[in-house]
Amino acid sequence: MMKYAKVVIDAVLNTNVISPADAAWDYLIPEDLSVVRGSCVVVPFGKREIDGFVLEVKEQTNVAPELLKPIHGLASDFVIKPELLDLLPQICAKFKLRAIDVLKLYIPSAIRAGKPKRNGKRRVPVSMEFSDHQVVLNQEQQHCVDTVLTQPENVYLLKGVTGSGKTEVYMHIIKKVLEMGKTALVLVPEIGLTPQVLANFKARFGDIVAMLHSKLYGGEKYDEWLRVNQGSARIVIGARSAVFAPLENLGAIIIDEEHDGSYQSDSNPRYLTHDIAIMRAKWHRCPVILGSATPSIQSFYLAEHGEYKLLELTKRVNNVPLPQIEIVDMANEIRSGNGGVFGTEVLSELLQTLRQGRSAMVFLNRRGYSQTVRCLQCGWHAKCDNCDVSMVYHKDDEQLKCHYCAARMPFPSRCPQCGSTYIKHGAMGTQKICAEIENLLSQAGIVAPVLRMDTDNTQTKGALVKILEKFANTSPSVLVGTQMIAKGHHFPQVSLVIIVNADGGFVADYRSAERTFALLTQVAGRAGREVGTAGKAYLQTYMPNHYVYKFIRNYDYLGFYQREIAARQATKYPPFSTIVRVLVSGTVDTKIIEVIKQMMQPLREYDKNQQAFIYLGAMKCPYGRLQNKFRYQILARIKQDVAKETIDYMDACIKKIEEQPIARHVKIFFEINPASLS
DNA sequence: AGCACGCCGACT
DNA sequence: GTCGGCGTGCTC
Repeated sequence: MMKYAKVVIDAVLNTNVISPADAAWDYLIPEDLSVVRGSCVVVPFGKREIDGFVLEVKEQTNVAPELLKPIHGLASDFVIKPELLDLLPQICAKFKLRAIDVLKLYIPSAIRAGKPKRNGKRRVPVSMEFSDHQVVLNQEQQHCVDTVLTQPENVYLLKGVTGSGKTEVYMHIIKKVLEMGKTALVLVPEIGLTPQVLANFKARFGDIVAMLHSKLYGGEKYDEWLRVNQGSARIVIGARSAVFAPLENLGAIIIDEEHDGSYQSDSNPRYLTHDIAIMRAKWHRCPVILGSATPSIQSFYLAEHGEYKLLELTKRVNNVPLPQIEIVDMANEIRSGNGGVFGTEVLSELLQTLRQGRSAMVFLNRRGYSQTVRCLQCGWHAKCDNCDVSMVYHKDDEQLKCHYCAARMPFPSRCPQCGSTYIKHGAMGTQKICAEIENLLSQAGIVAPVLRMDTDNTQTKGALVKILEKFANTSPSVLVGTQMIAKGHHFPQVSLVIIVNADGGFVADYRSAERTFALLTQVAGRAGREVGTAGKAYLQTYMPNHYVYKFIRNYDYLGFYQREIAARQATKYPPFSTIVRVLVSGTVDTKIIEVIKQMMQPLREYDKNQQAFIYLGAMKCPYGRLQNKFRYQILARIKQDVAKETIDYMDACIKKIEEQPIARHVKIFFEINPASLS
């Protein structure tokens, strides 16, 4: 009996004949080739040979026999698990993704390509000695574990202040899950930055723990993925992309720090980790646990309305008080003659802390030495040639860099426009702050290293761990850094945290208050984690009366939530609406505008009858040109009760345009509740 | 995406 | 005349 395979191919097709973006193509399966549902294959296509995935094996086809070609071979011996194939249509429908883009997430190209030859040493830490930690849970923790295990059909929001022992709850749940013969998936934001998390799990569970994230070396990635795929690793600790890990028989999915922005994919294919996790959990009938000290407004809203079940940890495990948070009015400092980086009290507290032999962390919401480079004489400022953005000065190599493409230029000694030498960099970056602190310390006669940590000096592997080790082993010392010093590190000797410019997180975005609340609460929580030491955190701001800071200072999540949700309701922002962004990019801007017009017309028509949109508009993107491509977008804010059908309609409009010749000149990206609008 | 095919302007 | 630009059709 002749067998045929329905294959989704890895080619981007723009044609007006059949709507083909998602079309599957039938191929003959040669007798001597073992091809099953989920196989990765190589097929002839036109004059090319390309990769594809087998959606189904069947005994009949509608394709004329003279057109059929045989599968050439296997692209990989790995086969996509049936569960993930079952979920494929659901995932595509939810996020308006192409099947091929999702299939490629299931078995990443690094895995499909086979094990890299040059596979050196193993950097994924091997387990230390483990077997039988007996950590006794407090009543709250035990209640959480019991609830999850007895009612595994739910999605849980586990809200617990920093230090309340969420990780211990996860571990107890996982232990039970393993005893039942099942597996567990633990997602953490930016695992590459927090080697401790993995070390803890390895210490507790040994070699059945695998780590999956994008910064692993090819060989490591392959080995870890293989261990998961064949079932010898039964716990996966991973970043966002690990939500697709090929675990079978899942018993629990945990998303730690669920509010973290990294769970939303910001480049294609765009998806939200929570939703994928919940789909997988439904399939396996296992619980999802979303953990956070500062849950996202969306998640807490869903918990409030019964969609998620709320579990709370209110007590800190070792009874260490939370650090005291002081709000410092920087405008007032300037008025009283202090033009320095730190407020007067902040500086004296820093010096005193170091004199006492304790360490401090200085948090800054920026990278690079300074934000913009500007000529004071003629107003020229350094802009990237390919992208509509300012270039950023980096002191290391005295260069101006574009953060959106590879463009580089040396820092000009004279203004390229008027020739003057009055070229100045604006806002502070980590490098400049470090120099400033070193200055202040030497003036005060204090000997303490000032360490810097940001995305610029932690690119190479191991650099980050080195900095952290040095900081942990040197008291007193100062660690200056961006976002990444906020993540889960544990430094008992730190009793002071300074947030240089708390306002840095505020951009024109309905979620900025929420992000600021979560980030600054987390940063402040780095201080005073040792028993018996009260930590202190200073939050320097030019908006001392902003409500976010009051709630942060009082550790009042609920108060913040209530204020924020009321504002969202009044202004009809999510969760009271759904925002859709359609980004159109290409090299010819007239074609883009034409496509935008063709989209907008039916949408306006649709709205006439449906009253679907709270807002509908088309505009140039804030970054109107990136990497030499023009960018325009349609933004829609859709009433919540008609969101689903309206999104489907918008998607249908896009599909229609993609069938027309003009689609050849543009790329169209569809995004639901986008993380950024740039 | 690639490649073929066919319709047009411009130039040795 | 013909060379080559690009709009269009097609790929199991």
